[in-house]
Amino acid sequence: MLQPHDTASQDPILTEPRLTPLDRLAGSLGQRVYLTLRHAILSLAYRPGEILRKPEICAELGVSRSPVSDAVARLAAEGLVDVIPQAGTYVARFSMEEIREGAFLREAIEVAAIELVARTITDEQLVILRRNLVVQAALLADNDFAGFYKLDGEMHELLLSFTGYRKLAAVSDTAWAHVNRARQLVLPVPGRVAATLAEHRAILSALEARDPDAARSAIRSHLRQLVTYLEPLERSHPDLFNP
Amino acid sequence: MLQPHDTASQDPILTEPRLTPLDRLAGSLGQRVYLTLRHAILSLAYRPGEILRKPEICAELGVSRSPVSDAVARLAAEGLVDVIPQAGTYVARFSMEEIREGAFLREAIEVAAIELVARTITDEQLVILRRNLVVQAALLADNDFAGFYKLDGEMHELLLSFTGYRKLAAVSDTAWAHVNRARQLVLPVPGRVAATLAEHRAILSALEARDPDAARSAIRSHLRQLVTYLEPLERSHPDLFNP
DNA sequence: ATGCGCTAACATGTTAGCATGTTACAGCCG
DNA sequence: CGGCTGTAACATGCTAACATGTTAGCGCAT
Repeated sequence: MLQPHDTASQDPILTEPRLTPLDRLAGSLGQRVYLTLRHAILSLAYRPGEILRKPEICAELGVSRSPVSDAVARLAAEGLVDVIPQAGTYVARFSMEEIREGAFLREAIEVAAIELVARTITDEQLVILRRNLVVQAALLADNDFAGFYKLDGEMHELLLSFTGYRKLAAVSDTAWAHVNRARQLVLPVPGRVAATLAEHRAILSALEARDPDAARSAIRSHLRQLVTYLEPLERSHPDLFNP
Repeated sequence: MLQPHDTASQDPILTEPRLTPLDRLAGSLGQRVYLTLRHAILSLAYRPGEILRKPEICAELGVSRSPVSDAVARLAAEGLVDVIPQAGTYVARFSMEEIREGAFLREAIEVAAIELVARTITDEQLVILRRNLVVQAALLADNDFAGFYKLDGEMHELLLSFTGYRKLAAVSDTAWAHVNRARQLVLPVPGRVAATLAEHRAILSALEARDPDAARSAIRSHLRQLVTYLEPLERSHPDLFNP
């Protein structure tokens, strides 16, 4: 099956393979296409407002339109794309209303979760959290902001998993997706990142004290920080927002 | 296009048209099939654990498999059906864990919402709520439990809409779906329904007083009532629950 | 009689092609 | 020169047929 002159891979200048890593993922084709597209949208490789050409995606991934349509339908249910029947599919633009709603929903879930966790957390779970925070501090010392945000997300995921409920993290992530997508437009401010670490330490302290009220206050003030940093985006990047 | 002897509609004995009302709904075929199937599952017309035969559904609705597959994929994302690749699709059985998780999620959302609403509710919104409660009382007086539950759901929907966030109700409904599906197995206890109305009145009173703490307590105790009534179901209907 | 293996039916995942409606551009008229 | 209209390209929704893996039942050997 040698193809000495593959037509598609011969023009590295014109075609932009974008960010569509080959599918070495698990699950059905539809699932893999969904994960690939979702990552591309959340990482802003596909820009808000941009049109999604299904035939183009089909050719780029080497699959037919059904799994792509399936994936797009799921993304539409999450609000990450807008499908206009018989017209086109577009990457959802940002909307301050959706960002605020996602933040509200995540706060509601995490506040309820941490009130529960503060009463039930075990010593082993506290050890896991402390370990996570140590790594956070190390990454911050190295100015590795990408790594820090990754550990940040893992910490929230850990807190939600400690409730024993398995789907909480998925709902929270879906809500937070819009916020996180917009966050990438904000350059990391070192002082702010350090403050974030301090807020994480406050959350841990409240959990160590098994104090639900303190934990609620800590995580609430932590979550409300970010949205204020996103407000100016609507003015600085008006083309990426809904009219 | 007359068909004097339609083959499919001629055997009212053997075939069970189940609850698949003809699609006089809006939207694309996939959307309408989704709504039809969702209603059938939530109303227990399709019993938990039962197999869903896509070809059967296609024949019954007169559509092809794509819109049905689309609808089933969405139901799977909601956890209402379990798709086993290349094997079969089954209506999700009840699971106490999912019921408790759904109740937890709804409580988290509604508590956060009502704390906000208690501070921002307008007089017009209070009028709408009072009107809803008057109808609830009338339906209770007539022992119209189905109507009462409908108004109950509308009241919660109203409260969430008063936050100004548009998708809260949808998330809450998705979480609550499992609980509501199981609730239909519990016969309505007149005394319990009257107590529910009293709880609704307590919620309204807290909102009239614009007291967030009282509103939170009221809606919390209200939501926690139902789950306790569902606990015995796992013993009385073991065949409808996950192993 | 029972346990194992094979085979045939079946259900889903995927693919290619058709139908329908929208959008954009080019040409024409005022 | 500007606005309108008609046509052509295009994107999605849907349908029908193919490929792949599973399940269940039957038959055979032990």
